Amino acid sequence: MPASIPHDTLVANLSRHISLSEDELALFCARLRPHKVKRKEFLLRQGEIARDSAFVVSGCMKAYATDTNGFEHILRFATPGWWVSDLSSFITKRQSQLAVEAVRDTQLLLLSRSDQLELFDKIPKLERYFRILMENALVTTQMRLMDNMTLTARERYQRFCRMYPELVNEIPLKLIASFIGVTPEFLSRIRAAK
Amino acid sequence: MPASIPHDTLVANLSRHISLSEDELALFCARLRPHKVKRKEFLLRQGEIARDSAFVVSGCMKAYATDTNGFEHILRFATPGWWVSDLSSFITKRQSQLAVEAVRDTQLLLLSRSDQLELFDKIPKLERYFRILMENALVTTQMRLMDNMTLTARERYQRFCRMYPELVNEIPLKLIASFIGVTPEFLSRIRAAK
DNA sequence: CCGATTTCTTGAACTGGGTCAATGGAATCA
DNA sequence: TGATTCCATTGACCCAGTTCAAGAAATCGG
Repeated sequence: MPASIPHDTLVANLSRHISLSEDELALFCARLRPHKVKRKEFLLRQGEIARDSAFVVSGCMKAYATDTNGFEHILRFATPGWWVSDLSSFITKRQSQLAVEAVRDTQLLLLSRSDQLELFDKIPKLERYFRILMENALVTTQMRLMDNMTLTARERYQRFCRMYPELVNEIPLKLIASFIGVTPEFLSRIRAAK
Repeated sequence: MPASIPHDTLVANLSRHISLSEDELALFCARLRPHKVKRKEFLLRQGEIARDSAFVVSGCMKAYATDTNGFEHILRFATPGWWVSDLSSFITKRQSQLAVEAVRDTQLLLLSRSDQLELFDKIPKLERYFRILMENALVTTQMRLMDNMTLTARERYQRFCRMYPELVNEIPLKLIASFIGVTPEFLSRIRAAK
């Protein structure tokens, strides 16, 4: 039984944190559903219920909220090796505040919450994997929050360039602006003043 | 062997998410070290290593960073029932960016990272408890980040009043200002314009 | 390869919130 | 109880970042 390519990416990621037996791995992979989205297609729309969490195999997704004036605010980008969803909706099954949309053609592996919880009972080490992921995501999000409170727009842009070098020249500037929390016009000026 | 009062607070919190046997509970409680801090005393200073995570039994702590101009930015308040530390330092054992300080006299239960990890091996359900805590903390922090990006200072103040009604009239305004990300002067004007 | 859409830039006027400074009020502690 | 420190308010001015508008450049779907 040959392992499929997309799963390998995830298995590599897993094994950086835990080690599973062949059986456990098979059990886990059996619950993952490969899924492709084209640029501008949605994995989740604002107001829907987030059934799945998605592991990005290739491509890039964005998770964002739309404010009362219709402006998008990007909570995060998900590049290969990251999981993405509206965590709040995924956990509580309430309507999502976020939309999750492909920035470019993207390959995903989907895992439903119910499958995830079942797997936690069968494979405690898998719960460890996600516990570690949550810890790391929390650290990242806390740092981002502090950055937003302490840094200027220019400094946030510079930090973005260091954190996501693979995205800087690959995605529209307006997305970067929406991530660091400024208008596209102002980001344009920041770059001009370089 | 009578259970001590502070531990009961934590046990009540635990049992909202998982159920442990007598033995497991005893094993867990044995690793918790009661600790008291007076107002303005530190649990952790910027630059130290966060040995412990702390459960707040009573009182109130603040976790904050000091920027290059010497201004404090409060990442979060921890009121009874919440855990607090510099998570990044607690996990990685690197120097903390945050300080954790008592806003008022506070009773804590301390748990070291090494004890925590040992307990995860002995009591898988405890790892579940912390996995759930991390999930919830991540949801909260993500919402806060979005609020900072989408709301005005006045709206953030109103939201603070709804989220922390028990703190609004109990802590200095400048702490609230530092949490919602404005100067004390501007918060004063927001309230005046009511 | 072309038309349509989306993206990027620049200018000018504007505003939410910051800075600095001064004053009076409230805790805290000897 | 008085001294000391910390806290809240207010005024006058300032600035980082926004808004609106309008072209130019790049990209994309067919």
